[in-house]
Amino acid sequence: MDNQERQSKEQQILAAAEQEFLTKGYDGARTTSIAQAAGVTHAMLHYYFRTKEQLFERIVDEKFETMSHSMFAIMGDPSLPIVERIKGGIEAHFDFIAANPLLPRFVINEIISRPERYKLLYKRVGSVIDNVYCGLQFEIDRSAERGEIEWVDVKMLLISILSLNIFTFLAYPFMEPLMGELMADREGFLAVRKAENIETILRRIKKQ
Amino acid sequence: MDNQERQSKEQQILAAAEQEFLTKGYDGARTTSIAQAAGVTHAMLHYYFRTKEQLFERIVDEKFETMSHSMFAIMGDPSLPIVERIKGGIEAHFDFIAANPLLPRFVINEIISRPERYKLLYKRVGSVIDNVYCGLQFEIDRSAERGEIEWVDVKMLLISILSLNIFTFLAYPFMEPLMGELMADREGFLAVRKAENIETILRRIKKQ
DNA sequence: AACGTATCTAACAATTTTGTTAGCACAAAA
DNA sequence: TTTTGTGCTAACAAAATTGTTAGATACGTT
Repeated sequence: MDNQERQSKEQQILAAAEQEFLTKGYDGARTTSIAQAAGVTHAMLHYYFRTKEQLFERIVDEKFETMSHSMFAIMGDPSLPIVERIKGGIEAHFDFIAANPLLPRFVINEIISRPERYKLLYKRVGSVIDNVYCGLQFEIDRSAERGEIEWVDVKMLLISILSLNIFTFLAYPFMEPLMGELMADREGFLAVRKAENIETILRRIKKQ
Repeated sequence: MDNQERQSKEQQILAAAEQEFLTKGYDGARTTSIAQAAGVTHAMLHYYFRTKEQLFERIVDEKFETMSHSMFAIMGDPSLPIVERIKGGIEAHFDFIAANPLLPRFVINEIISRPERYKLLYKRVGSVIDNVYCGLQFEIDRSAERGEIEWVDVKMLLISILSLNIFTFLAYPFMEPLMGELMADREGFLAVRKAENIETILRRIKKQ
């Protein structure tokens, strides 16, 4: 077996593991299911990754990295005027989560059920958030001084943006039946929701 | 053993099961842990509740009921003017979740991992949400006609309120280290956050 | 061709976890 | 006093799940 196929076999296990862990969580995931989905014997899974725990670490690592990308997206383009920048940041973050809809629940559950892993997340995401925070707060302070926008604490604003964007995907399974024709097509609903989130945040910083 | 103690024993198991299921989820929960926490042998747990599944159903049932209360709280006081009413609804809902901080994650995970149970939730929560929606939309339509507020789709407004209020508690474990002194005391942070959520929503419906 | 190494399989082992059962103790009813 | 039923325990049973191991197979290198 050549190197490409070897790669592909290990990759197949990783892909199956990602799916299993993201949808069922660590406790609900079964190594036998992962092996079966990957089309290998479960001994192979242990051959490559030794334990369920180690395989899980690989997925957690990858997902925490993805999470830091999502936080980076929220920063927006620093060359734009502040309102446009925030609008672009919300949009980019929303699209990022839309492309990784299982990520929020996974990260939240993983952190809550294993607080000791928080440091790992912090190393990945902490500096990104600090950058976003400092950069944005500086611009907002100046823009508010000039009377262009209402001053806000960026930490609070970021929590609001994360709330609005992420919750849409966390609660999607509920809302679908409750919202009726509004959610007939996913694409349409997400577009409306994204616009609503932008509107809500921009009104929050609008000078009155 | 008299009836009170019998009650209390069954109640102890239920209380321990609630804690275990809420914090660890169905897959992570262990019947032996529940029995131990309740101070009974694990055979007793099976004696009273037969299976883990049946015990879990009891907890799910109770939590779905609690969830419908939380949705009811968001309706606010219909006798108040619309802005005051919405403000009161946000506040009541926030306080309700603050008193049941583990509820959102539990319900979200439970629904996502077992979509077949959605019907159960819908029977409990559906009519409450319909009531809240119809009542609020009617008042908002009239108030917007009179030019007092900006017209909004109440479904979108409700999603925003739920997002802002619930995410605060879902993501609390992350934010705590990231937000620094802002979150030194939980009570203080929650008060600030509640005010911020109210401000964000009220600005969304403010006439410009 | 012979050797060494990485890949892979089938079978087994250990542990955990859920669930059962036979029977004891005790209290209330007959 | 016997009977009956409920609460309860200890021990056992069954199944699922993770992990190991001995050896087979393939494959490149010398």
